[in-house]
Amino acid sequence: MGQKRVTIRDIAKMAKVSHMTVSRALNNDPRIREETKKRILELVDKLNYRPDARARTFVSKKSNLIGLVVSDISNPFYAELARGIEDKAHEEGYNVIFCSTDNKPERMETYVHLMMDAGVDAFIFASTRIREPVVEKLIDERFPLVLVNRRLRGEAFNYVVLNNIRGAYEITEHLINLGYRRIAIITGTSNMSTGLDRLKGYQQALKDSRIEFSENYVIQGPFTRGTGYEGTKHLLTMKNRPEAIFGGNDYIAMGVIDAVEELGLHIPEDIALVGFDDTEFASNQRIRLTTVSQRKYEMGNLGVQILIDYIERKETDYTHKIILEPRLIIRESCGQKLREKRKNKLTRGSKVESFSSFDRT
Amino acid sequence: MGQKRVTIRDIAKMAKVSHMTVSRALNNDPRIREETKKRILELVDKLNYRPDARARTFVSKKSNLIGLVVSDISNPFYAELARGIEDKAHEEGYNVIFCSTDNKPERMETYVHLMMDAGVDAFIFASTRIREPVVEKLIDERFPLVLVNRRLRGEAFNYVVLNNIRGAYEITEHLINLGYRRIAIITGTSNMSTGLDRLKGYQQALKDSRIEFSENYVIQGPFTRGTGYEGTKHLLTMKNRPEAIFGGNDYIAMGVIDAVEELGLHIPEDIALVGFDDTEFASNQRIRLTTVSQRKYEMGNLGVQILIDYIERKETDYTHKIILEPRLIIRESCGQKLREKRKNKLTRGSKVESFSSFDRT
DNA sequence: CTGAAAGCGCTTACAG
DNA sequence: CTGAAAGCGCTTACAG
Repeated sequence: MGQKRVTIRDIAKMAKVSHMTVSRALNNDPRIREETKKRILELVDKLNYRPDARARTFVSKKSNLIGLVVSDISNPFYAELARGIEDKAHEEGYNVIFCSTDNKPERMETYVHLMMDAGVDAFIFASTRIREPVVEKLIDERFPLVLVNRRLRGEAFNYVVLNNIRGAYEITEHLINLGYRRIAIITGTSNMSTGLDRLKGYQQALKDSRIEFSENYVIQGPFTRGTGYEGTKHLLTMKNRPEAIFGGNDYIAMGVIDAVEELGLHIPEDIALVGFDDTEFASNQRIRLTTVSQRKYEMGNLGVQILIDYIERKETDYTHKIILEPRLIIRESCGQKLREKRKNKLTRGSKVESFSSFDRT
Repeated sequence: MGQKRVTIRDIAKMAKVSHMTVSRALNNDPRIREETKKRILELVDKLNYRPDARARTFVSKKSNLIGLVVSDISNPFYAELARGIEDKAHEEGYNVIFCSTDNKPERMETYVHLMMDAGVDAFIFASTRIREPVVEKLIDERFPLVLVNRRLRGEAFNYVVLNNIRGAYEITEHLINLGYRRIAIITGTSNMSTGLDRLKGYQQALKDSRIEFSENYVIQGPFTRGTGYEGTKHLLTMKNRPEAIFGGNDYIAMGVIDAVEELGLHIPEDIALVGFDDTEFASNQRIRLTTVSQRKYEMGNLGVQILIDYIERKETDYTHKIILEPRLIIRESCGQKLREKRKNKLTRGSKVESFSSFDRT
């Protein structure tokens, strides 16, 4: 650290050329004689020269830094998404800086500024609310960004999201086909597109099967284990308690299991359960949670691809809109007992992609 | 994006001062009249001026960027560690860029260079092997860095790690106290300090209880669910099969559960199980895995603190060495049946900190 | 308290 | 194919 760093001027002096020529050798510029280039690169190697990234970034106006904004990086869902983002970013020579907002608007603002100060070339937002002034402002300014997982209102942005309505519809329909009628949902709040859309899908499925929708069977809160736990404690003390619970994500479902086990009840005999996301937890053989697969890794990967396309082609319109289709992962947590008891005919239509499947990653 | 960005020179012109004075106003330099400062800052606000971070970084030689190197950010253990790192870093005005090496030496090298090119001020390594040439070279050059979770050989670096030997010792001892004698271990390979130390602790505990150590009861591999799964399939087909399995981390334990359930056996009646790390999975009421608590969040937090202290005090020696003490989290996965059956006297000494505790996070 | 000068280490744009 | 000039937007160090 003590000694002065080697610059292109030092190399130039030793090679008896101008520093400009060294710069050319370093940047694969064709306007240089092969021989000169070779001589310079040998010197570069010998002196262990490394270009000053800060200077480069400064003059080229490109940091090759992508800012990733999630609600919580320690949530396995976002961690896996981050991995998908990271891998593609590195492949393209970009680095990723991240931050966790805990869904707090003020942290969203602070962090966006902090990342701007770090000089990011672009943003990936994975946890926006339906309205997010800071992000909407960036969009107005045409700052390169892509939304992943959750969407804002409107369509004026690039995004990669899951078809959450469809996913929720199908998993609810699956419960209905198994014979359940009193189906509760514990899901995210309606200021997030994911919370909202999953509720919509659930409602639509009930409607299409002419099952009456009841506000009493809807519990909304943050997508956390605690929400599932508290919600279940409440639901199970109702006079007309539900036969099945749809946890809006696997985290919530985990909390449902906590509560059910604590009460000494059994899944699916006493209460059926399904989740959403298909985390590692869900696939454990002791848990076997029926859930909806999200392809988080791919979602992150695609997000970066779109972003880089957008940056490098210097586009200004929003033509990258990807909606991934969900896949039902059927395991034992939603049970069959009721189906057998009631011999409900609706079941014949239910497609079982894999029963008790065990996808290790 | 189209319009030219506002610079301090623009502000200077409008305020009829030199750009130097604007710089002072921006940097809380006391050598400026309050009145001038106020006038300038108003202009700054009005023109929506934001300093060019790239230029600042370039001249000040500080990027306020920390590079985090883990084996896999999508592993919940590292994700939580990352959160601890992120929070402290942001508090101190730093950003964090991360990469996942999958424990591959060549990726370690590639990514370290990529991050150097991004201009990081310092590194946090969470997944080094016992020998890691790239990292050892950085240490030789006195580049600011801290090791977290895993250590290199020797002592010539700053670190924050868990006392893994002690953790493994205590959890093995706990199994012994419950009456188990044939205890197998499935853990990480010995080229990682964590894998090595947990094996050491296990061996020492057996030795202190005069239980014969058998190579046949040791399975090593990556710290993954697959290792636990395959290992268990193997162990359970042995003629003298173990009564208990110590999974080197909760991921491995998860794989053990997969295998045990698949074989239609029960935990802890047929085979007792303990893990290591205390992940969310372990605390689920359906799993109730006895494990060792790691304080990952705190580990990350401390790592950053050490690092910033090191950077800002421009130290060159290694005086920051923190060894966190483990805490046994006792749940039902290791059972009591054997204890009751055998009425083993050894049990009286076992301290039970919490039985079936349920720490939601 | 204020400013003119120099420079950080590169790249861009132009001239030969 | 090579180079001299200019400049990116700031800060550091010095002079007033």
